[in-house]
Amino acid sequence: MSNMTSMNKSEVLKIIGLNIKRIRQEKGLTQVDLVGKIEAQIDTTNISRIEKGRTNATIHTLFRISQALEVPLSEICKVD
Amino acid sequence: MSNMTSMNKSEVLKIIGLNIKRIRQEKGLTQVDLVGKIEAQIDTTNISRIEKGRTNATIHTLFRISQALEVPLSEICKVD
DNA sequence: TCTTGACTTGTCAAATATGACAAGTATGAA
DNA sequence: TTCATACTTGTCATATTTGACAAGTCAAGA
Repeated sequence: MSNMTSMNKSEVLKIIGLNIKRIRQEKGLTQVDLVGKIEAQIDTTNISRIEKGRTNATIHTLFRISQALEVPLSEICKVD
Repeated sequence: MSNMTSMNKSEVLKIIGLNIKRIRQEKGLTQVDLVGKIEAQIDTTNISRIEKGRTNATIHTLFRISQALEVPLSEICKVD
């Protein structure tokens, strides 16, 4: 038995999604702008789903987003 | 045209894997210890693959690992 | 109203992460 | 050598991410 009151999956994904959305908007970028800055192909569909916390993105996808946003990956991953 | 000399996928995964391995060993934990501390089921197979950079883990998996290691998720995600 | 831009959501196929199990490697101790 | 521990790797089935496209919602203007 533990007294852990940790965040669940859905909460983590939502926070990370909001991090991305906040940073993107602070930079004055639309989702289309963002995917335009990403080297490999990516879709606004996926950006939207990640920002909404509807998908459990892989770290490489988040890394590519962090590069397009010009922030460290760790910035996007701040959930605590 | 850009002058980006960004890390590729393989490099990112390797760095994150080494972060996890380093932190785990600093805490004196084996992979078996680590999975024992994770709430939901996870396998040492997956821990090993992530630590070796052989798999592109989802953020939720990394989050669960960060909880077991008692470090912020962002600590694991430091690649820059 | 109509249009445009920004975003969301549904569906699909393909790729791959995950958990599970088995088997293999490596190291160190007895 | 033998054994135990720790870790790696292969394979499998299942689930889900991803990229792509279409269609839908919503708000702001003309």
